[in-house]
Amino acid sequence: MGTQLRAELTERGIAPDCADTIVVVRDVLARVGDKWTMLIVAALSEGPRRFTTLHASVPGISQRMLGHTLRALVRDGLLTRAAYAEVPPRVEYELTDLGRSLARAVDQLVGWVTQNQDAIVGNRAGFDAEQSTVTRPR
Amino acid sequence: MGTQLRAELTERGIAPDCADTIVVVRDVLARVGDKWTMLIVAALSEGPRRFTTLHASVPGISQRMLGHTLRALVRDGLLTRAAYAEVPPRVEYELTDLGRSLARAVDQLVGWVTQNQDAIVGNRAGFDAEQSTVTRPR
DNA sequence: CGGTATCCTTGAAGATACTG
DNA sequence: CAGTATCTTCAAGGATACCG
Repeated sequence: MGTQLRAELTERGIAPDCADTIVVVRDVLARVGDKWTMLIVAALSEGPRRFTTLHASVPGISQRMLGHTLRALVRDGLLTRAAYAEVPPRVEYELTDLGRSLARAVDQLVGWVTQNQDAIVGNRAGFDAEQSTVTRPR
Repeated sequence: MGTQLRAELTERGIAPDCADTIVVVRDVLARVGDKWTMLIVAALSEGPRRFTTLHASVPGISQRMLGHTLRALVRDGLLTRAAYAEVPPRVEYELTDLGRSLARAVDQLVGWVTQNQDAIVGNRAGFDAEQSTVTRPR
Protein backbone atom coordinates (compact mmCIF):
# COMPACT_ATOMS: atom_id res chain seq x y z
CA MET A 1 0.00 0.00 0.00
CA GLY A 2 1.55 3.25 -1.10
CA THR A 3 4.61 1.23 -2.05
CA GLN A 4 4.51 2.73 -5.52
CA LEU A 5 4.71 6.30 -4.27
CA ARG A 6 7.36 5.37 -1.73
CA ALA A 7 9.53 3.99 -4.51
CA GLU A 8 9.08 7.08 -6.61
CA LEU A 9 9.93 9.35 -3.70
CA THR A 10 13.09 7.51 -2.77
CA GLU A 11 14.08 7.35 -6.42
CA ARG A 12 13.96 11.14 -6.50
CA GLY A 13 16.40 11.29 -3.62
CA ILE A 14 13.98 11.66 -0.72
CA ALA A 15 15.15 9.79 2.36
CA PRO A 16 13.30 6.45 2.74
CA ASP A 17 12.06 7.10 6.28
CA CYS A 18 10.82 10.52 5.27
CA ALA A 19 9.03 8.91 2.31
CA ASP A 20 7.50 6.44 4.76
CA THR A 21 6.12 9.27 6.84
CA ILE A 22 4.64 11.01 3.80
CA VAL A 23 2.91 7.81 2.81
CA VAL A 24 1.60 7.08 6.31
CA VAL A 25 0.44 10.68 6.75
CA ARG A 26 -1.54 10.47 3.56
CA ASP A 27 -2.86 7.10 4.64
CA VAL A 28 -4.12 8.42 7.94
CA LEU A 29 -5.50 11.60 6.42
CA ALA A 30 -7.29 9.54 3.79
CA ARG A 31 -8.76 7.35 6.51
CA VAL A 32 -10.10 10.20 8.65
CA GLY A 33 -11.14 11.98 5.45
CA ASP A 34 -13.15 9.10 4.06
CA LYS A 35 -16.89 9.07 3.93
CA TRP A 36 -17.71 7.41 7.24
CA THR A 37 -14.78 7.23 9.68
CA MET A 38 -15.38 10.59 11.35
CA LEU A 39 -19.04 9.84 11.98
CA ILE A 40 -18.24 6.39 13.40
CA VAL A 41 -15.51 7.76 15.67
CA ALA A 42 -17.87 10.51 16.81
CA ALA A 43 -20.49 7.89 17.67
CA LEU A 44 -17.88 5.90 19.61
CA SER A 45 -16.49 8.91 21.48
CA GLU A 46 -19.26 8.54 24.08
CA GLY A 47 -18.32 4.95 24.85
CA PRO A 48 -18.48 1.41 23.43
CA ARG A 49 -21.21 0.69 20.91
CA ARG A 50 -22.63 -2.36 19.15
CA PHE A 51 -22.78 -2.96 15.40
CA THR A 52 -26.50 -2.38 15.09
CA THR A 53 -26.38 0.70 17.30
CA LEU A 54 -23.69 2.19 15.10
CA HIS A 55 -25.65 1.28 12.01
CA ALA A 56 -28.56 3.26 13.45
CA SER A 57 -26.47 6.23 14.65
CA VAL A 58 -24.60 6.80 11.40
CA PRO A 59 -27.20 8.02 8.94
CA GLY A 60 -27.12 6.43 5.52
CA ILE A 61 -24.25 3.99 6.03
CA SER A 62 -24.67 0.51 4.58
CA GLN A 63 -23.85 -2.64 6.53
CA ARG A 64 -21.11 -3.24 4.01
CA MET A 65 -19.37 0.06 4.57
CA LEU A 66 -19.85 -0.09 8.33
CA GLY A 67 -18.23 -3.52 8.38
CA HIS A 68 -15.39 -2.46 6.10
CA THR A 69 -14.66 0.75 7.98
CA LEU A 70 -14.79 -0.88 11.42
CA ARG A 71 -12.43 -3.61 10.24
CA ALA A 72 -9.97 -1.04 8.89
CA LEU A 73 -10.06 0.89 12.16
CA VAL A 74 -9.52 -2.29 14.18
CA ARG A 75 -6.65 -3.19 11.87
CA ASP A 76 -4.95 0.12 12.57
CA GLY A 77 -5.44 -0.40 16.30
CA LEU A 78 -7.76 2.56 16.67
CA LEU A 79 -10.68 0.38 17.81
CA THR A 80 -11.09 -2.82 19.74
CA ARG A 81 -13.66 -5.42 18.78
CA ALA A 82 -15.05 -7.52 21.63
CA ALA A 83 -17.29 -10.46 20.66
CA TYR A 84 -19.33 -12.07 23.45
CA ALA A 85 -20.44 -15.67 22.95
CA GLU A 86 -24.09 -15.20 23.82
CA VAL A 87 -27.37 -15.69 22.07
CA PRO A 88 -28.16 -13.42 20.44
CA PRO A 89 -24.52 -12.57 19.71
CA ARG A 90 -23.17 -9.28 20.97
CA VAL A 91 -20.16 -7.40 19.61
CA GLU A 92 -18.88 -4.16 21.04
CA TYR A 93 -16.53 -1.70 19.44
CA GLU A 94 -14.56 0.76 21.52
CA LEU A 95 -11.94 3.41 20.87
CA THR A 96 -8.46 2.46 22.01
CA ASP A 97 -6.11 4.97 23.64
CA LEU A 98 -4.51 5.36 20.22
CA GLY A 99 -7.92 5.97 18.69
CA ARG A 100 -8.82 8.54 21.33
CA SER A 101 -5.51 10.34 20.87
CA LEU A 102 -6.14 10.49 17.13
CA ALA A 103 -9.63 11.81 17.77
CA ARG A 104 -8.13 14.59 19.90
CA ALA A 105 -5.62 15.43 17.16
CA VAL A 106 -8.40 15.53 14.59
CA ASP A 107 -10.42 17.75 16.93
CA GLN A 108 -7.81 20.47 16.39
CA LEU A 109 -8.56 20.30 12.70
CA VAL A 110 -12.29 20.30 13.37
CA GLY A 111 -11.73 23.45 15.39
CA TRP A 112 -9.94 25.05 12.46
CA VAL A 113 -12.76 24.10 10.12
CA THR A 114 -15.39 25.43 12.52
CA GLN A 115 -13.58 28.76 12.70
CA ASN A 116 -12.96 29.01 8.97
CA GLN A 117 -15.86 27.27 7.28
CA ASP A 118 -17.64 30.54 6.58
CA ALA A 119 -14.54 31.84 4.80
CA ILE A 120 -14.21 28.63 2.76
CA VAL A 121 -17.86 28.47 1.79
CA GLY A 122 -17.72 32.17 0.90
CA ASN A 123 -14.62 31.69 -1.23
CA ARG A 124 -16.26 28.83 -3.10
CA ALA A 125 -19.37 30.87 -3.77
CA GLY A 126 -17.29 33.79 -5.00
CA PHE A 127 -15.16 31.56 -7.22
CA ASP A 128 -18.17 29.81 -8.70
CA ALA A 129 -19.92 33.12 -9.34
CA GLU A 130 -16.86 34.40 -11.22
CA GLN A 131 -16.64 31.21 -13.26
CA SER A 132 -20.28 31.29 -14.35
CA THR A 133 -19.72 34.93 -15.37
CA VAL A 134 -16.89 33.81 -17.59
CA THR A 135 -18.55 30.77 -19.13
CA ARG A 136 -21.99 32.33 -19.52
CA PRO A 137 -21.23 36.04 -20.08
CA ARG A 138 -23.63 39.00 -20.32
CA MET B 1 -22.08 18.88 -2.58
CA GLY B 2 -22.80 16.86 0.55
CA THR B 3 -26.33 18.16 0.32
CA GLN B 4 -27.63 14.62 0.48
CA LEU B 5 -25.92 13.86 3.77
CA ARG B 6 -26.92 17.22 5.17
CA ALA B 7 -30.56 16.46 4.44
CA GLU B 8 -30.30 13.05 6.05
CA LEU B 9 -28.64 14.49 9.13
CA THR B 10 -31.21 17.21 9.64
CA GLU B 11 -34.00 14.73 9.01
CA ARG B 12 -32.68 12.71 11.93
CA GLY B 13 -32.99 15.72 14.18
CA ILE B 14 -29.43 17.01 13.99
CA ALA B 15 -29.30 20.80 14.02
CA PRO B 16 -28.75 22.19 10.48
CA ASP B 17 -25.68 24.28 11.35
CA CYS B 18 -24.13 21.30 13.12
CA ALA B 19 -24.86 19.19 10.04
CA ASP B 20 -23.17 21.88 7.96
CA THR B 21 -20.04 21.63 10.06
CA ILE B 22 -19.96 17.85 9.78
CA VAL B 23 -20.21 18.12 6.01
CA VAL B 24 -17.54 20.83 5.74
CA VAL B 25 -15.22 18.96 8.11
CA ARG B 26 -15.47 15.88 5.96
CA ASP B 27 -14.95 18.01 2.89
CA VAL B 28 -11.78 19.56 4.23
CA LEU B 29 -10.47 16.27 5.58
CA ALA B 30 -11.15 14.65 2.22
CA ARG B 31 -9.26 17.46 0.49
CA VAL B 32 -6.15 17.27 2.67
CA GLY B 33 -6.43 13.49 2.62
CA ASP B 34 -6.56 13.18 -1.14
CA LYS B 35 -3.72 11.88 -3.21
CA TRP B 36 -1.87 15.12 -4.04
CA THR B 37 -2.94 18.09 -1.92
CA MET B 38 -0.48 17.52 0.91
CA LEU B 39 2.45 17.22 -1.46
CA ILE B 40 1.45 20.37 -3.35
CA VAL B 41 0.98 22.37 -0.17
CA ALA B 42 4.33 21.11 1.10
CA ALA B 43 5.97 22.27 -2.13
CA LEU B 44 4.31 25.68 -1.75
CA SER B 45 5.22 26.09 1.91
CA GLU B 46 8.63 27.45 0.89
CA GLY B 47 7.10 30.20 -1.23
CA PRO B 48 5.30 30.82 -4.54
CA ARG B 49 5.85 28.27 -7.30
CA ARG B 50 5.01 27.96 -10.97
CA PHE B 51 2.96 25.23 -12.62
CA THR B 52 5.89 23.46 -14.22
CA THR B 53 7.98 23.72 -11.07
CA LEU B 54 5.21 22.09 -9.09
CA HIS B 55 4.82 19.43 -11.76
CA ALA B 56 8.48 18.63 -11.31
CA SER B 57 8.48 18.76 -7.49
CA VAL B 58 5.49 16.49 -6.99
CA PRO B 59 6.63 13.07 -8.13
CA GLY B 60 4.22 11.17 -10.33
CA ILE B 61 1.45 13.75 -10.61
CA SER B 62 -0.14 14.24 -14.04
CA GLN B 63 -0.75 17.67 -15.54
CA ARG B 64 -4.43 16.90 -15.31
CA MET B 65 -4.44 16.19 -11.58
CA LEU B 66 -2.12 19.10 -10.83
CA GLY B 67 -4.49 21.40 -12.69
CA HIS B 68 -7.58 19.99 -11.00
CA THR B 69 -6.09 20.08 -7.51
CA LEU B 70 -4.72 23.60 -7.88
CA ARG B 71 -8.08 24.82 -9.12
CA ALA B 72 -9.86 23.22 -6.16
CA LEU B 73 -7.41 24.83 -3.73
CA VAL B 74 -7.82 28.23 -5.36
CA ARG B 75 -11.59 27.78 -5.23
CA ASP B 76 -11.45 27.21 -1.48
CA GLY B 77 -9.28 30.30 -1.07
CA LEU B 78 -6.27 28.31 0.14
CA LEU B 79 -4.11 29.38 -2.81
CA THR B 80 -3.84 32.43 -5.02
CA ARG B 81 -3.21 32.14 -8.73
CA ALA B 82 -1.31 35.03 -10.32
CA ALA B 83 -1.03 35.00 -14.13
CA TYR B 84 1.48 37.39 -15.69
CA ALA B 85 0.85 38.46 -19.30
CA GLU B 86 4.31 37.69 -20.63
CA VAL B 87 5.77 35.48 -23.30
CA PRO B 88 6.29 32.77 -22.37
CA PRO B 89 3.36 32.95 -19.94
CA ARG B 90 4.09 32.74 -16.22
CA VAL B 91 1.64 31.69 -13.52
CA GLU B 92 2.49 31.61 -9.86
CA TYR B 93 0.62 29.84 -7.11
CA GLU B 94 1.02 30.88 -3.50
CA LEU B 95 -0.50 29.88 -0.19
CA THR B 96 -2.92 32.39 1.24
CA ASP B 97 -3.06 33.18 4.97
CA LEU B 98 -5.99 30.79 5.13
CA GLY B 99 -3.93 28.13 3.36
CA ARG B 100 -1.00 28.63 5.68
CA SER B 101 -3.22 28.43 8.74
CA LEU B 102 -4.67 25.17 7.44
CA ALA B 103 -1.17 23.89 6.81
CA ARG B 104 -0.28 24.65 10.45
CA ALA B 105 -3.41 22.86 11.66
CA VAL B 106 -2.58 19.85 9.51
CA ASP B 107 0.97 19.91 10.87
CA GLN B 108 -0.46 18.97 14.27
CA LEU B 109 -1.91 15.87 12.66
CA VAL B 110 1.34 15.17 10.88
CA GLY B 111 3.03 15.35 14.27
CA TRP B 112 0.59 12.80 15.66
CA VAL B 113 1.23 10.49 12.71
CA THR B 114 5.00 10.86 13.06
CA GLN B 115 4.78 9.91 16.72
CA ASN B 116 2.39 7.02 16.19
CA GLN B 117 3.18 5.61 12.78
CA ASP B 118 5.26 2.80 14.24
CA ALA B 119 2.33 1.75 16.41
CA ILE B 120 -0.06 1.86 13.45
CA VAL B 121 2.21 -0.04 11.11
CA GLY B 122 2.83 -2.58 13.87
CA ASN B 123 -0.88 -3.00 14.53
CA ARG B 124 -1.53 -3.58 10.85
CA ALA B 125 1.20 -6.18 10.63
CA GLY B 126 -0.13 -7.94 13.73
CA PHE B 127 -3.69 -7.88 12.43
CA ASP B 128 -2.70 -9.19 9.01
CA ALA B 129 -0.61 -11.94 10.55
CA GLU B 130 -3.59 -13.07 12.66
CA GLN B 131 -5.88 -13.01 9.65
CA SER B 132 -3.60 -15.14 7.51
CA THR B 133 -3.39 -17.60 10.41
CA VAL B 134 -7.16 -17.85 10.42
CA THR B 135 -7.68 -18.09 6.67
CA ARG B 136 -4.69 -20.34 6.00
CA PRO B 137 -4.42 -22.42 9.20
CA ARG B 138 -1.80 -25.01 10.20
C1' DC C 1 -27.34 -10.13 15.83
C1' DG C 2 -23.53 -9.24 13.19
C1' DG C 3 -21.76 -9.67 9.65
C1' DT C 4 -19.86 -11.53 4.47
C1' DA C 5 -20.55 -12.42 -0.68
C1' DT C 6 -21.99 -10.82 -5.03
C1' DC C 7 -23.23 -7.72 -8.46
C1' DC C 8 -23.34 -3.24 -10.41
C1' DT C 9 -22.91 1.78 -10.96
C1' DT C 10 -20.29 5.77 -10.84
C1' DG C 11 -16.76 9.00 -10.06
C1' DA C 12 -11.65 9.45 -9.58
C1' DA C 13 -7.70 9.49 -11.80
C1' DG C 14 -4.05 7.95 -15.49
C1' DA C 15 -2.43 8.34 -20.50
C1' DT C 16 -2.30 10.86 -24.34
C1' DA C 17 -3.03 14.55 -27.39
C1' DC C 18 -3.93 19.14 -28.38
C1' DT C 19 -4.12 24.64 -27.74
C1' DG C 20 -3.94 29.96 -26.35
C1' DC D 1 4.51 27.66 -20.48
C1' DA D 2 0.32 26.40 -18.63
C1' DG D 3 -3.01 24.30 -19.08
C1' DT D 4 -7.73 21.73 -21.28
C1' DA D 5 -10.03 17.77 -23.90
C1' DT D 6 -10.82 13.14 -24.61
C1' DC D 7 -10.65 8.40 -23.73
C1' DT D 8 -10.11 4.67 -20.75
C1' DT D 9 -9.37 2.10 -16.59
C1' DC D 10 -10.18 0.99 -12.00
C1' DA D 11 -11.68 0.79 -7.43
C1' DA D 12 -14.98 2.85 -3.83
C1' DG D 13 -19.20 2.34 -2.54
C1' DG D 14 -24.45 1.20 -2.87
C1' DA D 15 -28.14 -2.56 -3.23
C1' DT D 16 -29.31 -6.91 -2.34
C1' DA D 17 -29.05 -11.46 -0.70
C1' DC D 18 -27.41 -14.80 2.15
C1' DC D 19 -25.04 -17.14 6.48
C1' DG D 20 -23.01 -18.59 11.37
